[in-house]
Amino acid sequence: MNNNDKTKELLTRGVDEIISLEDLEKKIKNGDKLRIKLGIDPTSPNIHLGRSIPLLKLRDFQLLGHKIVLIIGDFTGLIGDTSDKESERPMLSEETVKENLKTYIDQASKIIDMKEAEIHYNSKWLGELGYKEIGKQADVFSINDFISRDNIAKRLSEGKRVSLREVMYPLMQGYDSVVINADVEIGGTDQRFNILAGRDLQRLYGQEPQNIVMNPLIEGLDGRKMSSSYGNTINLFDTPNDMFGKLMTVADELIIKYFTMLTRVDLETIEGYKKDLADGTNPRDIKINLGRELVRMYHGEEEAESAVAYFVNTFTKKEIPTDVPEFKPASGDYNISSVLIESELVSSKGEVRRLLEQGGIKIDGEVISDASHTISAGPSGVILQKGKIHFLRII
RNA sequence: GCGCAGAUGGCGGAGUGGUCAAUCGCAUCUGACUGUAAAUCAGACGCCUUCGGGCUACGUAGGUUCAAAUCCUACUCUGCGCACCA
Repeated sequence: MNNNDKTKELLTRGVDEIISLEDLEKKIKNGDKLRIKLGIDPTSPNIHLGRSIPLLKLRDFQLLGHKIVLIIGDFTGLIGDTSDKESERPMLSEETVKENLKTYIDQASKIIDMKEAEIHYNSKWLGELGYKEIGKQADVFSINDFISRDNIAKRLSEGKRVSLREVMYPLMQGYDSVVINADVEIGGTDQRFNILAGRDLQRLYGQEPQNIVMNPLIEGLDGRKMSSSYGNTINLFDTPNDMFGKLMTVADELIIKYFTMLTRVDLETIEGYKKDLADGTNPRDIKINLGRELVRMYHGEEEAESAVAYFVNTFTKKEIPTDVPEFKPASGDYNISSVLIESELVSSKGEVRRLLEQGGIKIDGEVISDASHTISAGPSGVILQKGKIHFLRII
């Protein structure tokens, strides 16, 4: 690929909108080394595939020689951004944020080269601002702007609470851009308002406003936008089998979108897949490629192959997996209900009863429906199965 | 601060003295089917149970009643309105 093509892909792949495209193109063409900002709030311990989209874009920039500036929102995380939320987001405790922080860098470093990146914690500067300065910044914005945002307007009209603290969020995110002197900020379309605020603040402080590269949001497992609060995410640190399995349940219509935005498989190959799908290739086969590629990206080649094998064996061939965690009841009680509860496979006796009635419990492949059944684990143990995916070797 | 309305299960939201462990939707779990851990369909879905029932729950604390999610009182929280100078 020549430089022109690279730039073109940089500015279109997994990109929803760029403000301002013209200016950014000019700077790239000039060969400017740009400072590319991405803010991540440690609001959940996991980075999910939706959040990998901006990270991948960041890497695209990095590979072209630009400087990545990662802002860890240890301060903004406390306040809580509501721009992608339908309800008020609670303020997190410092402990939670710290907890989440630990794994963040690890996860992000799966995608970008951390050694080449700048990392900042915004508590460093946000914690020191006083009312005077905040007042000056706040004067740039109006409440009118804020409450005309869709989700805020919606909450207001529904009589839900909107706290004043939420209004502060865009100021903080915007000020980050000022402090690190960002040329470009990356973020999802849900971040539009916040990132635009950065431009206004940069002007206030006499800087040239940053350009904005917005990525589309991606659908999660249930077809709604991927978000931790919906519990429909695929996480970077999901186990290979989990990640692969989740990807296999993704709606067929999303295959190409996932390939385009979540991987860097070259666009020609993806075009090929698109054609295959149109020509009637079983979507499953393309999806297996998708799963393999994503597991490879985050867990490596070997894990990817074994995840494929696991899935085919367990779900297509309905075999019992070879690698099953072992469990030996410490109480010595091998009654079926007791084992299920002690192993935490099931959380209450009522649920055990239900599962037994509905045929959801199997031992070595045989449905067990008797609550008084005692498991007799031979020398090699027996396989206790709950539903389709939970296996335990009882020894 | 004053007035009005509200607070129900993981979420949304019915219920307004006994038949309410609480309609329904979402989420979840199981089964059937399937290329799939999807979709669809069916069932389940507080905890314990010797399957008779017992226990804990409808913002918090008291009270009335044979009996309260439902009535009363206080408190906490949320929304809406008022907060003028007479």
